[in-house]
Formats: sequence, C-alpha cells, structure tokens
Amino acid sequence: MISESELDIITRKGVKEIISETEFIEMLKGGKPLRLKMGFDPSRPDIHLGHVVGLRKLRQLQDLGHQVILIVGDWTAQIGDPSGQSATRPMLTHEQVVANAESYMRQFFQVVDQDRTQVEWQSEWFGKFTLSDILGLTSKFTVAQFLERDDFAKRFSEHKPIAITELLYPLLQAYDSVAIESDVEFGGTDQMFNLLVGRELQGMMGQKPQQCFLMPILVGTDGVQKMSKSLGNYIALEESADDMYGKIMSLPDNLIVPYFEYLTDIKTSDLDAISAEISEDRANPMEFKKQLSWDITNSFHGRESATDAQTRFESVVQGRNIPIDIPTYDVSNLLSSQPTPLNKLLVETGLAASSSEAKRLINQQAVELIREYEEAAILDNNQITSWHTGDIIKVGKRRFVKLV
RNA sequence: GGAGGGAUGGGUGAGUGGUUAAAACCACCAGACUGUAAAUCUGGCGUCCGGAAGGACUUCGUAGGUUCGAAUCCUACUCCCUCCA
Repeated sequence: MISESELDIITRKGVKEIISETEFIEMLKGGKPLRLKMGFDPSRPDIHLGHVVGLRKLRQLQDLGHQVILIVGDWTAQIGDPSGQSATRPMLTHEQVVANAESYMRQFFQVVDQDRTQVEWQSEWFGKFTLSDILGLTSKFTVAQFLERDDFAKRFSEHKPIAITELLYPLLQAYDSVAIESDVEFGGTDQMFNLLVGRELQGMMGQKPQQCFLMPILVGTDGVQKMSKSLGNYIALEESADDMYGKIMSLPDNLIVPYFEYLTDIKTSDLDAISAEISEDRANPMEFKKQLSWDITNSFHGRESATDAQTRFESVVQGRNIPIDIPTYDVSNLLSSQPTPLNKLLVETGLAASSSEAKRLINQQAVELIREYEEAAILDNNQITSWHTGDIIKVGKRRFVKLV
C-alpha cells in the first residue's frame, strides 16, 4: 500500500500535470503493477539532466513495483520531432541505431532500474505495417484536430511549412501506446499533445486510455531556454564529476530551487527552507548551490568523486590555484629548433584554435606564464623567446598546459 | 496547372556593382567587477605573415559569364518555401 507521503512526492515533486490525476491515483492505489511507457529517439542518444527529471519519476514508481516499457523509436526517429524546426535528419543505418540505443540505455539505467524495464523496438510492430494499417490509423483523426497542437497552429498561421510526416509523428507515437498497452506515458510538457493522442487512440481501439504524466521542462545552464543539446546549454550525464559540479555551480541562482526539486531527493521541508532563505536574503545562495552540485554529482559519480570535485572546485576556481593534474605538452622538439613564437606555441599546445585566435588572446592579456619561484607574468607577443620545462601556460581562467 | 519569394559567417538576419571580411542582434571568447550566479561595463569574434603599422589569401547555394571591379548584374543548375487553383 502506498503511503500518503510517497503519493505526495510522486504526484507533486517535479511534476507539471497529470491527466487525469484522480484516475492515476486510483490506479496507484489499486496495487496492480502499472505499465509505464517512455520512448526515446535513437538519433539522439545523449541523456542530460533535462531528461533525468522524468527518469527519476520512473524510478520512484519502479520502486513501488511498477514496470517500465522503454520504446526505441527507430521509426519516429526518421521523421524527426516536429517541435523546433529541425532540418530533415539523415537516415541512420541499422547499425548506428543499435549503437545509439546501447549508448542511450547505458545512461538510462544509471537512473532507471534495469530489472524492472522491458525494452521494445518500434520496428517490432511498425515493421509489419501495411498501407492499409496506415490508412486505418490516419483515418481516426482530422487535420483540424492536429492543427490544435500549438506548435502546428503557430507554424500554420505563420505560413511556415509543416511536413506531412510530421503529422504522422504523433500518430505513430500514439500507436506505440496501443502496441504495448501502456497505462501511463511520460513526457515533458511539450509532449502533451502526443501523449493525449495516444490516450485517445487507445480508447478508440478498445483499450483503457493511458494516463499522461507531464514533467516540467528543465531550464538549461543559460538560465533562459530549455535544456537541450542543440542549444549547448546542457549538462550531460556522461560528463566528468568535475565538469558536472562546475557547470551546476555556474547556474543562475534562480535555478537552485527547481534543480533541487526536480533532480534530488531533498525533503519538501528542507526545500521550503532553502527557498525561504534565498528569497529573504538570509544566506549566500552559493552555499546552497554547492550542496546542489554535490548532491547531483554524487548521484551519478558517487560520494568520493563528488567530494573530490568539490575540493577541486574550491581550490582551482574559488582559490584560483593551479590544478594538480593539468595537460602537458612535450616541448623537447621545439627547444632544439628556432625559438617558437608564443602564438604558435598556443596553437601547438591546443590552447588556441588558430594563430590568429592566439594573438587575440595574447593581446587581451589572457595569457599568463607561471614559473616556479617567480611571480606569474602576463605575456605579450614580444616575450617568451625562451621557456623552461616545468613552465605552465595559462589561458583565460581555467585552461592550463604544462611544458615538459 | 498558375503566380511569387528565398538560399549570406555557429544562429536570426541586413546588404542589390566599388567606402563590404560583409550591419544589427544572439551565441561564443577574453578582461573588469564577483560567489566561475545574475546584471553591468570594456574589448574581441575567417585564415595566414608581421612586434606593430600593414599586407596576402579564402568566404555570401553550385557552375559559368558580363565588368577595371560582383554577395550584389546575366545564364544554367540544385535545393527550399508561400499563395492561387
């Protein structure tokens, strides 16, 4: 039997909307294991924190005995998600799809319990689809219904193109629900339309309509737009502990509370306390952010790595110390030949992408030489005709290379 | 079937013969300030040579052409979009 507090966490924390909430709660209380549907697009195998919000939900429900059905969207991937004007995607070969799916699942099961997950490929049912199946499916809905979707409505009114295959996308996704007889489907709020079509289609085909579980959209590191790979404002699951910790630290303050809510197991009372302290200006938000960074890093990399990451962050970033393990560059072949100009050296060591860029950095006084027993010196183009092994060149705040 | 619009640097998008390596904005990089927060300010943002001044080269869908000179004009081609029917 599910307790009230568990129920509260499941239906409130990191949840935007449940359709229908009362039915969903009834089903949970019913005690029968539910089939939880989650689909993914194998053309984008990388999981970032934005996806984790939903994965954590799946996990919470699994821990209560429910079953996850993970759908590999090998057909819908060829259409491309209509949200955003993503250009036509290159068709992936079967091998690529398989490789991507494997990579996806490796990350997926860091959060979701593999033992309570069943993996299904769309091609299992769509592979056998015939034209009459497709006609049967398409005849169940009207164009007007689909133009209700705000993304389509917007593009239609702006005379922007809508590909016919894009209209098919929600249908295929909906049919997945029928194929696996899902009880609940999960997605971000931007998926609402697709999930609702599934609910409707199931009803038409004599199944119990699925519940739609909508998660909030996580804002990315820029603090404005939704976290997504194409916008480059994401924190990937497979990032190193240091990067993960550092990226979370660089989030705008107003994301501290939502990140705690969506991505950690923090208690509601603690969350309220943090929220109050920040809004009343009673504490330095940085301290909470450190806790947040540690918590999240811990959940993917473990205690030790999280603590190490924190220590390094405090030393390197806050203390402006030089990191211990920095990349090295073997300079022996340079020393013997002509003196290498500084800009060339920056390119050689990978600190700059081109010598033009290197010169810009030098002109902007972003390049520093750190040598033992000497004061760090900012370099200009005339300097450093000679260097020693053991010298460290620093570009910007956090790029270092040691000459060996 | 008919009419029209478009393809410009990572993105949006100006530019319709020379003053355009190409406006503006966003993103990005660096500096200042800081809590690697936000906000703000400053500088930068094709490549190569040069300490610099400066110079050279490549770039505006593809291929040709006109011209002293083309992102801008002409021709062909490719791709995309909208409207009317």
